[in-house]
This record gives sequence, structure tokens and C-alpha cells, in this order.
Amino acid sequence: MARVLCVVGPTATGKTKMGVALAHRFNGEVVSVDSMQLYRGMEVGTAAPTAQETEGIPHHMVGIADPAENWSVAKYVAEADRCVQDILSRGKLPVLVGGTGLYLDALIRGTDFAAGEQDGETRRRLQQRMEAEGAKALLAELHTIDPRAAEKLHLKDEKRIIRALEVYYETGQTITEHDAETKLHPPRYEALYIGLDFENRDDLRSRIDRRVDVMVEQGLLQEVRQLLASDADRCATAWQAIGYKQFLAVADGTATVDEAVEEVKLRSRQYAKRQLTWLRRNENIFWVRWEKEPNFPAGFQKATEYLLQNGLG
RNA sequence: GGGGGAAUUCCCGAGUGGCCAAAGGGGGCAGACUGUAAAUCUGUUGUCAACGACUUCGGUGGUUCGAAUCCACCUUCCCCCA
Repeated sequence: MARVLCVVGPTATGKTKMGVALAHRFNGEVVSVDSMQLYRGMEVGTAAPTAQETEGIPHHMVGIADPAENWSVAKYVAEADRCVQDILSRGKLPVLVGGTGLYLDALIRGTDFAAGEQDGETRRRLQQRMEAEGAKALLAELHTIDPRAAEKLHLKDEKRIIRALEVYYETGQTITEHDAETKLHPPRYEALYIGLDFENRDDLRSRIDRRVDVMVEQGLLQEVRQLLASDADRCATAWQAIGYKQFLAVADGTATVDEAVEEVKLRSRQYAKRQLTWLRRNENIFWVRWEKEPNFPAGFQKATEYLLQNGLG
């Protein structure tokens, strides 16, 4: 099985830098695993790697989509896997760098997603029914066709209730059956994981705060205005990115810059926390934890040692 | 100087005699997560030897079987008149 290297961790821990360094060391190319860096024109707010930061290492899956397009995990995995295959075929090491846990896991596992589209007919119908009939009715309906899925879902979790029903109505197979089936096939790649985090949560927090300040200095508001002028309507996935939706309020004149900045910082650290929750269940991660400030030379060395010991190189 | 109002658990904020360790929201913490995932959803949040006990509602002292809720004084803050 082909081997890939993953650099994971919550936001603002230095994944980009580590990814580039490791790609240099192990003859690799970077594949970004980030649901928002995907979109063009969002470099500042998503802290997408700059030309300078990439140091000549090819980066894939960054700024490749129009913000008006709504990508999904499934679409991401299909595209990204093409990149991974291509890198492997050229005898190089894919270095998967990013913070979108679901995307990474799906890419490595080769998850096969059941049919269904965000803008699809079935989904739209179910959303309408959700409004008209309420979650209780739809959950009850799900219970009759897929009791196991229904029991796992909370009444408030309308998105997942809709999705479970959608899978059934689109494919005739329940989502429970579908998930069980996809779990049967072996992962597509053998992954080595380097995890980046701070020893102390407060240090992560101040790092995030500083990064947000820098984003604002670098023109987050301008990016928001450009996005506003693009074809992406306000329901587009791209607008869900932290930073953009808060600065949209500034552009609209309903919030001050200071208010938006505080909100972005808050949402970013909540996001970081969720990323950690996701990552924690992966026992295969080799963690490099920064004390106060990232010490890259030391961290890079630790990571390298670990990777060499585990058969890379 | 005179008059009026307010002080509640990390924050905001309900609560005007027992049903109050105290609504609700925020934040924190923990968790979930298979086509929007930077999204969405859940649980928890005074302390402890914990189906019970103990300590809380600016401070002190009182009234009462019983107080965050009533009274007195004190402290701080806000508003109005001077």
C-alpha cells in the first residue's frame, strides 16, 4: 500500500511550514486538506500558503475552485486523490497538510460517499418537508426505514436527518448499510501522521489572536469586498469560512472592525477546539507540542526522527 | 450637599419569603460527526468522601420555623437636582 505523510493539527499551529519542511526533506509535494483554501481569492482569510511560504514545493488543492461553486467532501476527495495518485506516480511523497479532519480521513480511507447533492432535488424536497412537517415527523419516518440511524440522531440534528433520508431515497439503501459497506474496504493509503499543537491552550489562543490581527492588516476586508463582488451568493459554502462571514457584517455596515475581529478570534479558537476533538480519536498521530512558541528546528527534528524510525526516507 | 436606582454563580442577566445551587443567553470544558465540516449537532459548567452533605447571590448585623428575596447600617457604582 502506498504511503502518505499527513501534517495535522488545529489552526495556527504551523502546519504549512512543517509541511513544506518535511516535503523538502522527504522529496514530497503538498496536498492541502482544507475545505476553504480550496476557493480562489480567499488567501488572506484562510491563511493559504503564499508563494514565499511554499519555497518552491508544489502545493495542490489550494485556490483551485471558484467561490461560487459549492464543493463537498466527496468532490474534494475525488480531486485530491487524483493529485495524490499523480504525485505517487512520479515517485514522490504526498504530504497531506491541513485541518479539515473529515476530508483527510475520507481521502485516506477512500470513503465512498453515497449519492446526493447539496443543490439536488431530493435534498431540496426534504428541506421543504423539514420546514413544513418538522423534524419529529422526518425522524419518525427515518425510524421506520433505518432505525439504527434514527436512534443515533438527535431531533435537533436536522441536517443529518435529512441526509440519512436523502441517501435512502436516492439509492434505495439506508445510510447505515452504506456506511457499513464502506467501512469494509481497506484504507486507500498507509498514513503517517505528524500532529502539531501547543502544550498549553492559552498559547494556542494568543497565536490565533495574532494571526487574526495579521489577516486584518493584510486586507481581509478587501478580500471580503472582492468576494462580495463575485458570483458567490451569500449562501455559498465559501461564505461559511470564519473571518469572511464576520467581515461581511463590516462591509454591510452592521458591525465595526473591532467587533468583527473579536468575533473572528472567538470563532477561530472554538474551531481549533473542534479540530482537536476530531484529531484526538486518531491514535496514530505523533504529536509535536509547542511550548509557548513554536520551535521549528526542534519540532522538525522530532518529526523527522519519528518518520525515519517508521520507515520513511 | 439633597433625591432616586443598582450590586446575583466566569460574563451578561432572570429571580421580590420556602418549589433556588438559583431561569435564559454567552463563554469555558468534553463529545459527536460518512456530500454545506472554518459547517452542524449534543452533554456539562459552586465544592465534596457526591441518589447526600457543605459553601454561595457586595459587606456586617437583624426579622423569620425559613432570606438572593424583608429591615438597619456600611461599601462601591449609576442617574437626577444643587
